[in-house]
Amino acid sequence: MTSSTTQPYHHGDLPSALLRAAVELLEENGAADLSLRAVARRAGVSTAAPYRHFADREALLSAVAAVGYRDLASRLAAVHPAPVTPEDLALIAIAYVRFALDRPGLFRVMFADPCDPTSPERVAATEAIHEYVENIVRQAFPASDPEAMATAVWALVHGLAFLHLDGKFEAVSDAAVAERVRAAVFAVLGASSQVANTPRAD
Amino acid sequence: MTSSTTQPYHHGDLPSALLRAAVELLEENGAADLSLRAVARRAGVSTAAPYRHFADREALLSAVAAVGYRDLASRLAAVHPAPVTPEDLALIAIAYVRFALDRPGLFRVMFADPCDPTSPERVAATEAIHEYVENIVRQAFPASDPEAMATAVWALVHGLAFLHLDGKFEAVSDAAVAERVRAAVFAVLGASSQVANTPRAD
DNA sequence: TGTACATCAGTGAACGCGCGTTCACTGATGTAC
DNA sequence: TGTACATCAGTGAACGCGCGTTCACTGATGTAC
Repeated sequence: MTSSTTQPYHHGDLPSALLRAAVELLEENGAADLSLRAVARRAGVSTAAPYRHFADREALLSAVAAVGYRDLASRLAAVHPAPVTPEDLALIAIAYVRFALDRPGLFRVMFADPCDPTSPERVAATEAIHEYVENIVRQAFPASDPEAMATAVWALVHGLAFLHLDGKFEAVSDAAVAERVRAAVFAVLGASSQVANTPRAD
Repeated sequence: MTSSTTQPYHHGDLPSALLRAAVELLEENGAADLSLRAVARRAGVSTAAPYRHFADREALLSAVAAVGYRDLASRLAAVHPAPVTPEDLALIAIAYVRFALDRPGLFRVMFADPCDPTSPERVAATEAIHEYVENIVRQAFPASDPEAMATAVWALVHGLAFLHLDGKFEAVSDAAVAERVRAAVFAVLGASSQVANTPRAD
């Protein structure tokens, strides 16, 4: 979007340009096999340039994953600020699965890559997700063990995302996916929620 | 196990030897990046030999995945022939997660590989798992929508497997993993089961 | 029972490829005086 | 305001590697007669 068509020698903001290029490539491929050379090519820069800003391929990938975690978090937060009912939870679950299906390569880098899950960036992001889920669970299921419930809810949603991603279900239309996710959430959480929210009903 | 130490020109059963070699390599690496050449090397055979039995790399990988599906199924079936209670389900869930953690490379080939999820072998195996879960669900939660409940249960367990596999939880000891899985299963299924099994209580 | 021959299951060398990473380099930038 | 110079952010060529796959080949097997 610069006025000159020729690139200046100094890029200006190569690190973020590389991240953008990486995310784009992941979205096009769908797979998680991202090469540093392809990213550099996409960013219109020489093969060696990324090494000015990232120690190695894994460092770039970790940074890409971090971008993904942030995107996912903001996408979930945008769905509902303070989810309580099973319907609220279902909408968030659908958004999570949608994210995985819309950006499969990125999602795989975030979760399915064997690359260094101990990186501080990743650990922090993971804990953020867990806390986010735990907060929701505390609101929605006050009677439950929040730790166990949060684990279960995250696992449920994460499993739905991966099973869809790997084509383990027939439906492909967005609506069908959403409906399946909603039904699954209600199947296991509908009852729990009623138990928790109406303890003295009946 | 033959009496002669020198290999005969004809291997005898190269296809299954290749599969065995592939599974071994996956178990050692933990990652899903399996090369045909490494498999051939491991099987003590020339680089080109596998092409006598498998069309290409993907065909070998699909066969490996099929082996994994069979192993997983038999391992689950061994836990409990007719699971009904949440405790039964928890034991099966633990076995599923255990399988993923014990054989991460194989598990990733089975589920996280972008390689051809439409292969008949894979589709059949997937449907077998789904039916297996659905049958369990029908026994354990007679009052539920079996389709939705089966999806939810599989997703829950699958999500637990992947989150553990990718190091998203702190605990590493077998006992801690088992306890977490059990707690998660009870958190969401304990209530449902009671609701389903004691419809006219109270 | 013996032999000719088609078929099968391997070998080993080679192809072209894309990769991660390093290296000496060069153009651009900004700061001290 | 002008200049010398250190530092930064790129270039482009090269390294060595392992990969999937193909090819002409050869040794072993089994069948027809």
